[in-house]
Amino acid sequence: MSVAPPVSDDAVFAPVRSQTAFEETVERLGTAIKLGLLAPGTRLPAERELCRKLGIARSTLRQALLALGQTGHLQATRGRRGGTFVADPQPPTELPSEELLSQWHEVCDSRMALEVGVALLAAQRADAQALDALAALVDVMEEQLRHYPAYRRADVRFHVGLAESTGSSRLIAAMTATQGEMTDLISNISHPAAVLRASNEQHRRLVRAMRAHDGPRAARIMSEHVEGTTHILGGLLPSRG
Amino acid sequence: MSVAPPVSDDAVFAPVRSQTAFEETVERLGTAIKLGLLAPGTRLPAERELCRKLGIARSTLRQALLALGQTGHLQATRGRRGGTFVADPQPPTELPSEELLSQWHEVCDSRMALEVGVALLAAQRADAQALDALAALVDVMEEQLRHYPAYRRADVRFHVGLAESTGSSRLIAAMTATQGEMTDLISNISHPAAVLRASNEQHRRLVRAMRAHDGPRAARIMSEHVEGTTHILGGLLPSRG
DNA sequence: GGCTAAGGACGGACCTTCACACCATTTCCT
DNA sequence: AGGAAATGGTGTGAAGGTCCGTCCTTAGCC
Repeated sequence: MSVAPPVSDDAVFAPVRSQTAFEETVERLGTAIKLGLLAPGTRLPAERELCRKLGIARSTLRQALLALGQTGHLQATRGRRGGTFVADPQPPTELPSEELLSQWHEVCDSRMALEVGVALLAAQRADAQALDALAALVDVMEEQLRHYPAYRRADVRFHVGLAESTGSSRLIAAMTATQGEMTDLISNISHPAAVLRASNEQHRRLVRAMRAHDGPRAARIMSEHVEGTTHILGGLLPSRG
Repeated sequence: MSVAPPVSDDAVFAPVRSQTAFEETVERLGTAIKLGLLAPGTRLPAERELCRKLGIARSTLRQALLALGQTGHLQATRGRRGGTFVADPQPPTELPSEELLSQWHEVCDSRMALEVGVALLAAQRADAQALDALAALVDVMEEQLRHYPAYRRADVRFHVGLAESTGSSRLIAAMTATQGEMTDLISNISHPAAVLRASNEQHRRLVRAMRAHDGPRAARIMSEHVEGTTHILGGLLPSRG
């Protein structure tokens, strides 16, 4: 009748990690900047407005802005036409943390789950305009095979664009966070043009499947796409087995 | 060359939601209890041990335990063989919050993404033992078509079991949280045996696909399975369009 | 009776967050 | 020239959450 609970209680009783508003704000803005969602030179909303949007006190927001300023990601100017701007150029990317490195396999698994599901939903829902924008990004990547930073920016926008075309803000947020983790993991390894070309070919096939509203095919292409990245990482990072 | 940022900044500048350790603990334990992962009568670890596992202070943990005690989900006894136990019987399920109801569409989208990806990974990785356990749960559900609470407990264990067979603790945690939200949404609507039978038939087909290690087929079956639930919800909850 | 393991209760230290007021700088407008 | 306006920069105190340590109470076991 009833079933014994083989669920590892480790899942239920795992440590609770409560992030402070300060930490969460640094991570949000920092990720958006590192992903290029906030391009260098972009002006952030005024502090008094931004803290209202984020739902935090101005002093808390300023702690976050100060931290991002000290790491060289933001730069502030005073006065009537002043403001807080995304630094140009950005500071060099730091190496991934030990903690993230040790979790790279889980990061790739989470990404697999998210991207495949998003591809499926996006194939069902994307309209012509969204598809054209995605196709344009594929073309941009095609032109930037030998300029990884530019390629990667378009790549991020492609994947976040997929999430946007699902219309779910949760999925957009999850995709942004995942891409941020991936960027931390892969930004300091080599990216031969041949690898990027093969990867972008999958982007192109994905858009074709989406134009046909063929969700299962889109999901399959995406799973192969993510698997490719995972294998590359598996070959270059310290493996766990 | 560069691409204009059509990304809705609403995603970047959305409100920061900082959960306190107390709130997160109540949600973790409460969800595990409501899902049946912690069965009625189960004894929790002693407070001094549990707060160490959860990485929080004992006083914070006690706040959470007190809250769950006042809602009737937990019951504590003192003395040598005392402890904190999952209440038996459990209090009646409360109605879903307005906030959750307004987000039901996003919840289903997130679930779709998660479950499809998990099904794909699980099909690649599940060993014979895990598959047998999943098949046994399908049989349990088959027997409980007319006893929804028991059916639902097995259902939850089935889906969490899928996540467990991926070996990713992140996916397990995400699945647990998602199933918790789904339970809140669906526990107060009717569940005809015919609907449950059709749903469980998909479970069975899913296990078959997994035995063949056919990830794409498993993903497809799961997407149809989740879509079924979504459509049922769409018919019974206030629609948004 | 004493030991032990458990929940229950209290108080102070520390940190985060908040709200509010005010200062300093720059630009625009009259 | 001078003031208004918009911006970042600074400080203060209150409030609340969290942690840590200590002690009390209860109940079962030897």
